[in-house]
Amino acid sequence: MKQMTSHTPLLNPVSRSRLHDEIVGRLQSEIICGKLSAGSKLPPERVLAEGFGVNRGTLREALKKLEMLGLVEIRHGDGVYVKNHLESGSLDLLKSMINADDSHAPGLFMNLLEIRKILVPEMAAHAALNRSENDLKTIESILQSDKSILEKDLSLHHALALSSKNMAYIFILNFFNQIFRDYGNYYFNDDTNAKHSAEFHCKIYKAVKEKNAKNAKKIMYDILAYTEKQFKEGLNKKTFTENRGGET
Amino acid sequence: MKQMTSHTPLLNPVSRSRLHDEIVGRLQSEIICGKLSAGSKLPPERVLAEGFGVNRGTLREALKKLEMLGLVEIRHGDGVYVKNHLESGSLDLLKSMINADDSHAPGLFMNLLEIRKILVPEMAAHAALNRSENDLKTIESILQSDKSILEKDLSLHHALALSSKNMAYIFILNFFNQIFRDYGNYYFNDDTNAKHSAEFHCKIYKAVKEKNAKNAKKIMYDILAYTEKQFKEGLNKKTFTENRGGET
DNA sequence: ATATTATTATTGGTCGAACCATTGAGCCAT
DNA sequence: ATGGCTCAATGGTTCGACCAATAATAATAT
Repeated sequence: MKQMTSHTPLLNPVSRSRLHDEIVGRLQSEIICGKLSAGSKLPPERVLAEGFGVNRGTLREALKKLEMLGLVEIRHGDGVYVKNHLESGSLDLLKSMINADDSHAPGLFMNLLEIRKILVPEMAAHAALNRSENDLKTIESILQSDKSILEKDLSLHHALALSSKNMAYIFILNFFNQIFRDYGNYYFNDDTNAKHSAEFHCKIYKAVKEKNAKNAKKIMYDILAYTEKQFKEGLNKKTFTENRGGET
Repeated sequence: MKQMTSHTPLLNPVSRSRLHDEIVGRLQSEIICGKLSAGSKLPPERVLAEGFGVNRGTLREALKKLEMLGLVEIRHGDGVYVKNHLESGSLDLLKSMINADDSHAPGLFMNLLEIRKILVPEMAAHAALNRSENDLKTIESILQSDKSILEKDLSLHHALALSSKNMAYIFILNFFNQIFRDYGNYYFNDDTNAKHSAEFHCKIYKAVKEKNAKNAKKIMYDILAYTEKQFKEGLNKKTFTENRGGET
């Protein structure tokens, strides 16, 4: 295995979209904005493919992804139907929406922070209670590693999720981390924020070590509330999507 | 839109899987159980396709889904790599695991209930605060409809998510509902449970109507705690997967 | 007339064989 | 070592065909 991108991802990921992902993006937009109304039937695959100027196989891969996002329902022998994304959209759709729609991204992002503030402190409490000795060692090695503060933070959260012994926490936290890996540098570039988080890392480690669930929960809540506040203020100063990825 | 399956002879859903979904299931199992270790490289698509005895296009659709579940990473010109599902698995993977692995399903299900108990009461509080007059009317019409108690319950939760005005709640709740639509009948077949939920519906409606966030939160928590308790007891008596779907 | 059963057209699912685009490894000249 | 070249391996896309399920229609039996 390669080390790959040990510190700094640096420059923009430069979305070199695969063709079918391009299709997904377009249909997704039209479904969410309502141009393709819920319940309506899409044209046959063959027609759609011709319309987009792509092969049917490619078009099918796009439809498959839309189906997984909960945006369409594919019925063999019948057709493809648009679903109400508010009723059947998956969590991954939220990520797509944040990355696709710049105007709504800040609001959606704050929505996420709010939920994280509810869920993750509770996860920390469970982690403190259920952690094994091995879990503790893992956390220790993460904090002593030479990874960037962002990567440390993401790894720490992951380790806490593992410690909670609740698979649902693990998978939901994976989702959070996917988002914050994109936007975290914006936060950690501020030295004050980085300092706060470094202190947080020490304190939460101590609480988990002592199996003090109540403290772990409060410590986690405090840092998340602080983070939320910082993002809230920051989003007023700059446009949102400028802050993805880069550092320096 | 059709009514579809209103009464239903209710035999086993008989998974008439599409072929590529069959492939997904097999590879998913091998990745999660560890036969395909994280970081390892899968055989080329052409070889895999031959191995499974399917066309390459079909195999590709399966890989695409595995990629979306966070189980593999596909690199153009390089190959397909197995990822650590604990680090990158999506929430949808949890659903797949519950439906696929009977032995672990009960534990995973209880994991979900635990998180729901944290999140949904808070959602109810936000719903009470942020609901519009239209939201209230929607809830009213749901409760006065002639749908089954299960469908009422799912719709009510969805309406509360909409009322919260937080997209993250909406999409996470969609996930919960997908799961509970499969297992809910087991719960509502018990008259005592159904009665409890009917009372809950009235009480939560009243709290939301009065914009009483604190009450809404408590009412929601109580019913979820009760539900969790019932499932916990029920799972000891019967095997888990027997209880999907049926309604008699 | 009504209900049931065949038939057919439509549409998604699968197949096979090509060719294009990207990556990584090896080689070579600098 | 470094940079650039070739080349094989591999994922991405295309074309064209056929299979399988569904819904609408026609034919038949009652």
